[in-house]
Parts: sequence; C-alpha cells; structure tokens
Amino acid sequence: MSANKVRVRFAPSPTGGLHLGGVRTVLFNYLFAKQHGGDFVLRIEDTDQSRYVAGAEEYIMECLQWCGLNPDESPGVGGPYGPYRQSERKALYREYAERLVMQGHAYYAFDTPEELERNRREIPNFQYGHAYRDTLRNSLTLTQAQVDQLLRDGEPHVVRIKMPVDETVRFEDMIRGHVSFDTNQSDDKVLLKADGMPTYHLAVVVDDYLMKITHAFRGEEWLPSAPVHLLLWEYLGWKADMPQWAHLPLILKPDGHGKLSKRDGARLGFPVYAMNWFDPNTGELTPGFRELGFLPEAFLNLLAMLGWNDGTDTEIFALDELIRKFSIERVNKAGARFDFEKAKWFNAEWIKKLKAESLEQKVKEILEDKGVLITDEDYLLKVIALVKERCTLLPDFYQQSAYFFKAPQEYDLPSVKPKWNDAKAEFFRAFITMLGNEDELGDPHDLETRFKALADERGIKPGELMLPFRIMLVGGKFGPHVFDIVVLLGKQETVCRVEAALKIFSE
RNA sequence: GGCCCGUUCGUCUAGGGGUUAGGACGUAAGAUUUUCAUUCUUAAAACAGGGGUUCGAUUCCCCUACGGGCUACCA
Repeated sequence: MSANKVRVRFAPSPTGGLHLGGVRTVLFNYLFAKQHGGDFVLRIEDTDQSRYVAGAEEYIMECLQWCGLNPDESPGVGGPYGPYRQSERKALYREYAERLVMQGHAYYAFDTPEELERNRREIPNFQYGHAYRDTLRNSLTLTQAQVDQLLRDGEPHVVRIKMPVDETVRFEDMIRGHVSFDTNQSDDKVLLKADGMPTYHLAVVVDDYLMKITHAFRGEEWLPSAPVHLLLWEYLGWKADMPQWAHLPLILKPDGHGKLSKRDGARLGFPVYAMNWFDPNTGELTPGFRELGFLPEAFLNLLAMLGWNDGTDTEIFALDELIRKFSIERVNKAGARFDFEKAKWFNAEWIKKLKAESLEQKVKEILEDKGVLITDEDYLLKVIALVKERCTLLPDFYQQSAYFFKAPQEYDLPSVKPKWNDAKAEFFRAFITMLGNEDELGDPHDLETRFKALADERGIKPGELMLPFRIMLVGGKFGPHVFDIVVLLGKQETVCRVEAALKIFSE
C-alpha cells in the first residue's frame, strides 16, 4: 500500500451550478490529498446526456479556480489516466459489464421501461431483484439461444448486477466506522444503460480502479449504494485495490428539514452555489457566494467548519492551515444545518484579517463597477486599511469608502439642522481658514487637539461640532474616526467639502 | 412501507463514566469609540425520552421517539 500514492477524486455531473455540499466535498478531498502529498483528480460524470447542461463543466472549473482548489488531473489539464470525461470512456465500461455477465455476476435485461413501470404500479414494493428477476425478461430466464438472437437483433437492453441472496456486505467507513448491509435489500441495479452508457455504479468503480484512486470521499446520500460498489470491486477481482471510503455528512436546510437545495437559497435569501450560475436552458440565474461578495478564503473556511473542527476553539483557518490540521476522523457524522449569519461572520473576519494589498484588486473592481474613479492606488490602499473592519461583504466597501473618492451629494440634514446655528457656521469658517494657513495637516490626534482648542476658544462644546463635521465630509453618520478621514482626504479636499456643506447647512 | 445513517444551547460544535457541560454565530445588557462598525465585559441558552450496566451516566448497551438519506436505464 505504501507504493500507492494517495489519489482522490471529485466527480461532478455537469448538470448545473456547484452546490455548497459539492465544494465541501472537493475541499475535503483536496485537503486529504495535499496533506499526504497526493493527487487531486477531477473527472466529469456526463453519462446522463439528458441532464447535461452546456457550460456546466467550465463553470465547475472556474469555481475550483476561484477557491484555489485546482485539480492535478482533469479534462482541462490532462493526466496519465485520461480521458477524464465518462462520455469519452464509453467503450471501456461495456467490456467490464460483459465480463460480469460472463462470470454470472450480472445479466442482460430486456424489459422495456413500460413493462417495469407497470410492475411497479401493480406489484406493491416491486423491486428488480432476487424476488422477481426470475419472472422477468432477462438472460436469467431466457435460453442462451433466445438471448443471442435478441442481442443480434439489436433489442434494447441493459446490464444489471445480480445481487447475491442472504449475504451481508460489511465495510469500514473512515467517518462512520463499521457499516453493514443485507444484500437482499438492494435491487439489481442497472450497470449499463440501453444507450451503452454506464450508470454511476459501474462508472465509479471502473474509473476509480483505472485511475488508481486510493480514497473516496462522497456525500452520505451514497451510503445506501455502497454495497453495490463493494460487490463490484469484489466481482471484478479488484478488492485489494479498493479505495478507503468516507461518507460525508449532508448540509441541511437552515429551517425546516432536508438537504439544502438551490430553492432554499431563493426562498431564504442567500446563495447556495459557489458562483452565479446562469442556466442556458431556463434563462434562470442562481446567485453565488462569489458575486455576493464572499472571499474564497472565507468561503472555504466556513465550509470546512461545517462538519469538521480541529478539536480546539480555533475557527479561522487558511487553506494551508487546513491542509496541515485536517483529519478525516474528526469529521462529524451528523448533517449540519447551514447558517448564513455565521457564514457572513467568517467573511467579516477574513476581511479584517487580510492585508489591504490582498483586498485591493477585488475592492477596486467593486468601486469601479459603481463608477468610482481610482487614480491613486496608494490612496486606495490606505482607504481599505481604514474601513475594512466595518465591512462584512465585499460590496460594503462601496458604501464605506465611496466618499473618499467623491464628495457627498446628499447630507443627512435631519441630524444637523435642528442644532445648527451661526456660531457653528462661524466656527467651521474659522477652522478652514486655520487649515489654509497651515502647511501640514499633522497627524489625526494633533488635528483633533487643534480642532478642540478652537472650539473652546469660541465657547462651543467640541462634541456639538463632531457630528456636523462628519456629515460635511461623509454625508452621513458612519465611517471611521473623523480626523482619520480628514488626514486621508487632505487639506484641500477637506476645505472644499466644508465650504460646500456650509452653504447647504445654512440654507 | 423497507433498509441505512444520525441525535449536546435557536444554529455550528468541544467534551466524555464523577466537569460550575467549554467555545463560536445569533440575541440581550453594559463599557470604549462625541457617528457607525470594531474591540471588550456580562447574561439568557443544550446532553430527545425510557430502560439497563455501574457506587455514579450526558458519556457504554438496548428500546422508543424524532431527524435525515436511499429505495430510477439521476448522479
């Protein structure tokens, strides 16, 4: 086993956006692989043509790139075990399906969908399994000659696994420990569909084997079909190479019950997909975390904490820390409800934690998007550093810093007017005159001292002047310390804004 | 219905045979900031129920309840 390098895979189906649970599965796979110096393989499960959506594969790649979870092998980058799209591996699967038939572990079934539909309707609890397979149209009931004839005639058929009777399949799950199933419970799953495409059951086993996957992490919804996969590994004679399994807990709706779905996002007002997903078939746009203003660092962090912790009180982890600290054994068994409030908290923490330089590009995009002109990068950096602790989502930077680039158009007059008087107006005129006579603004603290001294001189309480001053500069009751703003704005701009506001305040 | 998995504050969770059951989000109150936010302090808030095992169970076992998943020629 030591010769086997750790190899994990994520196998999305290109049918739409990338869900929170999907990204978390990718993340755990990735963390485990990188922790062991292994490979992260991305293969595309596009075996269901009817559900394939154009652009979905590219979308998935872009999500992974945004998160920084780039695969070592994928349809895009290639690798030694390609192709990585199941539709391009089609011929491969038939060979193994037929081998299983030869060995008596699978059989051809010629039943039409209509026949099956009728059975399900008429027979209570109908399952295509050991109880009924001897009464249906398949290579178990037909003679060899009949089967050969049907095959020659090109009669549509599927290949089904022949589940053993009265056996117990046991395996060790890295998260759940000992798990066991009664083979009688599972029906004879279709392995190869009438169109020649494999189902997930066949494809996952064949691909994992051929691609030398050592550890398979997937959502808990796969647990019930694990015995089928186990049996396939055994029947194909690959048991020694079977990956270790880990079934991840599900991410649940914040309210009510059930798996978190895209609909819940729309209903409760938060994203469920990593990035905006535009469905070309329906024209529907499903919002994503990226566009809402989440940092990939925060997104990954919150996902990791949904079902995992390192055993300490630490909650903020960067990707490299996660790689170091992650352990599959510490993943929880129970499903976790998604809490958008906590998700936002993670983002606010990451905005505070990251340096202005790291935020710059994203903030710049947001501001420019809103029509803010940025000419001085150094100035932008200072603004970001000053306001970032009051931003939760990236777009908050607009409301928190737009006034640094453009004088306020509107003022919160109700907060000023009632207490406004000529003495105050006189004070501000004197203040800007004072500034005009100085060469340097000095530091914020210094400036504040002079501001207060001037107020005292004129017998006005400095506290009465702070709010009007802020509103002159910012337009409203928000923002950092007033004198920090003044120093950043500069003497000239401050004087301009005070003059402009004075006119309006005194009207 | 059948099978499988699960169950600690409202939520995410730590813990584990003897603890004042710890932290975080959110909520409330207060301090700081003459704005807003940050920060800090404090508060309310949990072991699903019943049986065992045990000197002692939230912790181990069983049952029940509840929740979730699966039960397709979808993944």
